[in-house]
Amino acid sequence: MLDIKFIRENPDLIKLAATKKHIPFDVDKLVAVDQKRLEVLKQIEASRAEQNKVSDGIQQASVAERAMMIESMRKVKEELKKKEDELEEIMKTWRALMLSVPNIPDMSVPEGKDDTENVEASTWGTIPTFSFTPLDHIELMEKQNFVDFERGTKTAGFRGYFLKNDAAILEMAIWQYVMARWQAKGFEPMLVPSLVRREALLGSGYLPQGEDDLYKDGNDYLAGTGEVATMFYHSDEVLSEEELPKKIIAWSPCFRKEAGSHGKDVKGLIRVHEFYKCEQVVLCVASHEESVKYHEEITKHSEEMMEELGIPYHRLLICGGDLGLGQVKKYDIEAWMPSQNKYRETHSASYFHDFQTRRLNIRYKDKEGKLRYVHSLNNTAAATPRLVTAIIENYQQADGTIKVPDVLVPYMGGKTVIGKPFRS
RNA sequence: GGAGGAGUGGCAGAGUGGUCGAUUGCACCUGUCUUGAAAACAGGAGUCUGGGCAACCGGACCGUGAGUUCGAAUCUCACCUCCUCCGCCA
Repeated sequence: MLDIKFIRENPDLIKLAATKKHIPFDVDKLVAVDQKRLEVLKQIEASRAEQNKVSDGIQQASVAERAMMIESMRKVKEELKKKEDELEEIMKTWRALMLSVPNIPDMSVPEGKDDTENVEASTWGTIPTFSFTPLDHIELMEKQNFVDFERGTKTAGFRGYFLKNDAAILEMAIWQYVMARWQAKGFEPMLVPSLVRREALLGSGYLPQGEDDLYKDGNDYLAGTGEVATMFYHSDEVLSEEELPKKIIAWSPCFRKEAGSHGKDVKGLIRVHEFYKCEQVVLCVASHEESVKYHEEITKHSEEMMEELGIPYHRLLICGGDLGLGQVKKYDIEAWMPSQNKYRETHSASYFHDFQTRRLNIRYKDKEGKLRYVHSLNNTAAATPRLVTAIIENYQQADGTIKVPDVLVPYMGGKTVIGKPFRS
């Protein structure tokens, strides 16, 4: 959500933003509705002022005067009621429009209609060459009894899975490693709810758009990311400037219906309905420079993790058409997947300025004592089982076993290799 | 799930139909006093929003939303949350 004053004063910027993001939005309509809203509001407030004035005098009035005053107020009240109903109608439209105003993308965001036009910003690592034909994670993990898709779908339906044996242990090792790593960087570790109210999803901007991708029961929803609960944590609060920036590393199960993705990644662990994720969330003071600084920082944290894990990756600068409604700028990190001979997304780092915190009402008192909305950012730290598949594919060896990345060995009880050899 | 009780400003805590946006205490800010600080005394201070260059003026806000009334923090209803007791449960 943006400031209505800002929208009134800069309708052209909103138009440019909508165009760049390829999001249809009628600013002129919003401005017109807003004008009508203020007009009716003024009439209502004038009536209320009169009502307040007469009500204040009614006690001292004589009996005869009082009857007259009450009678005249009755009329004012009727008028008021009509106007209030009118305003309520206007507000419905106004609120719906306000929730759909796109945030302004940064200058550095490239033009582009969709994900095919994202720009590769950097690459890291050497794409592995194998002296044997590498297997994809599905075949390899099934051979090693690391995964059971058959019983997975029997139990959980399409895209269901069981992770087993050392793959299960590997996943838990990742969590230990990630939480400790980010805690050492000053992030506050949290395990956050996945089960959230509708308001939480509205706050972080996943609703009202995106309803189709969420599992829900009445007002209870399963969040697709820990960001939702983590952002809602401070909703309706006034923070002090000293406690900013606030850095949180939040782990949670994530649920996505993957509506519209039925044809994509129908097999394997790349795209599943239920997975786990550690998310970095940062709240900082209301300054573009600070937002940019922490955006680069949380991106770097994840890239360095990928380097520690030894997984080749590249960083994409996301183009306008692939940006979400509230995002100002976004980087995706994609890990090399040998079996697909291409990179697949493992991280998504974006900043929002005060788009989310306006909805969530998260403010702080600045040095002048003025209340301001904080800025928010987030990035994946690690998401499994997708990250597990990247490790397993990149670290597979000729005999069919999988080498454990050095940094994870301490969390694997010292094990350096997992799986049994099935080839020589 | 059942039975009771409660939600007021940063915190504590008055207020049960009419200058209550809200007594008071603590905390906070500014003066006076002091070499400085503390204490004491005096004063100030909420948020959102519309208008105005401004001083200032109007509206809204006592968990949330409806309602009763000329008038609601105060009465009614629904919902949310918390507390106590019982039941169930990893």
